[in-house]
Amino acid sequence: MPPLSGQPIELDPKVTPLQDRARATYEQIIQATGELLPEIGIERLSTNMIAERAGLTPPALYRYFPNKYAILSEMGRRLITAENQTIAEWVQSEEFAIGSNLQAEIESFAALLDRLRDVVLAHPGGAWIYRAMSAVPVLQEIRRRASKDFVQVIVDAVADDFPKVDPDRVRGAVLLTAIVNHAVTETMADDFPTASLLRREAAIMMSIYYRDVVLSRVSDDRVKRES
Amino acid sequence: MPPLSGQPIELDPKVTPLQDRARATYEQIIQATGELLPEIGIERLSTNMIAERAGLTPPALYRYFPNKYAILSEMGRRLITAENQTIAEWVQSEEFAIGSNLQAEIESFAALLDRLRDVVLAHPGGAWIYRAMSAVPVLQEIRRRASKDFVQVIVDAVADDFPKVDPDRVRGAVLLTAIVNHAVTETMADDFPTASLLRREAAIMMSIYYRDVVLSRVSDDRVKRES
DNA sequence: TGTACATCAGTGAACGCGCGTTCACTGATGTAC
DNA sequence: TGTACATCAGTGAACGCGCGTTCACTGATGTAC
Repeated sequence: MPPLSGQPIELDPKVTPLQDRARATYEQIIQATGELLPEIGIERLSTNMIAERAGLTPPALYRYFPNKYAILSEMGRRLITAENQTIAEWVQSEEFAIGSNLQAEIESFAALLDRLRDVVLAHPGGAWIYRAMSAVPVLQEIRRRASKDFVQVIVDAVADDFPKVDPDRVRGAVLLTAIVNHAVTETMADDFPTASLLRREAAIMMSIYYRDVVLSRVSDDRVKRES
Repeated sequence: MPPLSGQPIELDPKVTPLQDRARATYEQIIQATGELLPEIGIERLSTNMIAERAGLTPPALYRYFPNKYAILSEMGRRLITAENQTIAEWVQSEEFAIGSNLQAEIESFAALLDRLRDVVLAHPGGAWIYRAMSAVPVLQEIRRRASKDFVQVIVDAVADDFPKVDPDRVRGAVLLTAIVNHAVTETMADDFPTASLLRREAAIMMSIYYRDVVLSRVSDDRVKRES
């Protein structure tokens, strides 16, 4: 048992695998964890189970990871990195041209959502990694730190493109769209029947919203009303 | 141990408390679970711990609940019911008057978000109940079932008010706003610094989006473009 | 190309611990007369 | 209002089990000459 209400839980891998066989083992552990998450949840997940599913004995797992949180950390870091990269590429691309053709913008947002869903599905465990991270206090920290820095990068990028927009609105807008993107992607990743409907509406919502933000329409309204 | 990869997990309470003392105990169990969730997560949560925190011995807990999932079920049902009622009241009230004054609409959405956040905070465990439910496969079912019926009710209500809007759009819009409302409420419930910023932007986003839906603006655009 | 050796990778067996759960019980509350 | 009894509520003690984790080990891989 790790310290119960006790001290810090190590979240980093122990040994980095050097040989091919070891690298394969490392990935099998992650793969096995990804398979077990949707089946039983983080909650019943145990290192013994993971080892068994991965075709290993428990001590082999302990060679690389100090505990199951470290495995989930690694999976979380990979997924977050991949998602952030997808979003960063999208923002930098010509696709992100707010203020041009509304239909094109909607398509662009829809494409982003598709790519994000693909990224999630490409990782063992998919959306369950996020669920695990958000339900375990120790792991929440990881996500919070990663997303904080990234939000700032996007805020700066958008503020750069639209210097006249109130910085608070930019910040709020980026935070909000991060949340919406994430929630919609998660739903799309395991609710296939409604995925395309949702994708379309979400793309519309974000497009017309961003149009409002960059044109400062609502802000103007408020200023007018308040003066 | 409950059946491991084995058979059904009972989710209903066992005995309903009859005397005052028993009702108090029942609530203490829920209160204790609510306190422990943010501290250690579902994951490390155990019936022994809950009993201890509630000032009981484990067998007392087993008198009312067959396992910890049943406790979380009960907490989840309560929270979902309260949230749905809040939303239902809001939809039925005069506040939900799409198409009138945009500023008033924004205020209305913001007020809804505030009320939802208050509902979450008023329940022991708050947003952690949702996190627990979404991370444990057995509990996901509860939420899915409850939200499915409720979404249908709202879809019907909106479709009634705006009979000319494409039913698919209405359905998509309601699903999407349910997701957004939920995600934003959850963030507001434990990220106080950005809560007001987020609330405002989310209210703006949903207002201008609903305006688009009921006026079928984007749909019209598409029809025009395609013809 | 072949052998000797060093390092890396994984195993078998074992441990102590907290968890879930049950049972026969004691004590508290309510009710009938 | 008081006592006797039935039912409800909670306890103490105990159990078997899987979990997390460690250790000394065997086997696999790579490297030097």
